[in-house]
Amino acid sequence: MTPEPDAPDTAKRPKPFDPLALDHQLCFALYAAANRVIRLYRDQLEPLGLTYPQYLTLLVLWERDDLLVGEIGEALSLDSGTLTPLLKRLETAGHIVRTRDAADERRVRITLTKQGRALRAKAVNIPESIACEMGLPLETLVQLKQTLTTLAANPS
Amino acid sequence: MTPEPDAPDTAKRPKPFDPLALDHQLCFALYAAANRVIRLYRDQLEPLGLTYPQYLTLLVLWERDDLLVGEIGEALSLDSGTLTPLLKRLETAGHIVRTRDAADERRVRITLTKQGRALRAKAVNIPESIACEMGLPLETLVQLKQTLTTLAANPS
DNA sequence: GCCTTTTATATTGTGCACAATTTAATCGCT
DNA sequence: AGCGATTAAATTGTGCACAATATAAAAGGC
Repeated sequence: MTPEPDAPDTAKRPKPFDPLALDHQLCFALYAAANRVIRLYRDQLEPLGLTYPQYLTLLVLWERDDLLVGEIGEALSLDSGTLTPLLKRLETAGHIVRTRDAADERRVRITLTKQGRALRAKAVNIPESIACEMGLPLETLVQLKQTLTTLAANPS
Repeated sequence: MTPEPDAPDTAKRPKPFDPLALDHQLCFALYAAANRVIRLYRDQLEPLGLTYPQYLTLLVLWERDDLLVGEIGEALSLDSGTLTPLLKRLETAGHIVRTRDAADERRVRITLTKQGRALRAKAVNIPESIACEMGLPLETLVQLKQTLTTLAANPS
């Protein structure tokens, strides 16, 4: 099946490397993998009434409550254009409260409600469940996370 | 710095593993890395007047022209709800043409215009440029792509 | 104390991503 | 041929993601 070394010009040759071939794009692999993982989460989060970015926001607040909008934004690399409406939806759902800081009226403090804190118990087994669905050995996943974290952390 | 084995209960202990800590989430590393890489592309694609998903769509068409909407959707794991408006914008920009298939009026064939084909030359050096900006050794990037492709390809 | 600059959040507008539904054409079965 | 089932794309509606801008409050210079 390999072409003869001295085949004539009309014979099949190995294709020249195509830098724009979809299969060669790390960016597409990353994009497709991210979309797929978010889809996996959707199924787990739908019973909790949460979207994936809302879940990430709650992860931040479950670790440290009473944060400014900007602090959440820094943790997730999101700006107020994304976070403001998202936080309003989490407030409408009863998971958080948004309060203007009395000492600095520009700031908005985000605090969990009792309901928001209680939601954590329903989410605690999601990561392991997703890791299973990914169908890759744990060792591979750990190394993958390490590489991705480096990639995400480089100067934006 | 490690706590005494027989330290009293009030002494500092190593924190119990928190499965919901943001720093432990592969999903967040993936989400943040994907967002960052798309931001890197935005700077490169802006002069071409393309968004990142539009660029991916053109990658597919530069490899094989004259595809159905559904075939592009399968290549990119996107549905018509995403692709129909995106393709209409590419058509408005003059890069593609959308034509109802005469033999099967349900189908819409997507073909590149001359302008759409010409755009390829302006995009051909983007992947290498992005790879540099990522700031990771090529070896790492190759392996990362391999792992992500496996992750994205598992049954959805 | 004013006035410019900076900071924190909100708003507006565009473009995905996707679920759910709709429309219309083709297929399959009798 | 007739008709229910399937298929392909479009439409509708929600929720990000982000650029650009707006609003308003605080900080800093003079």
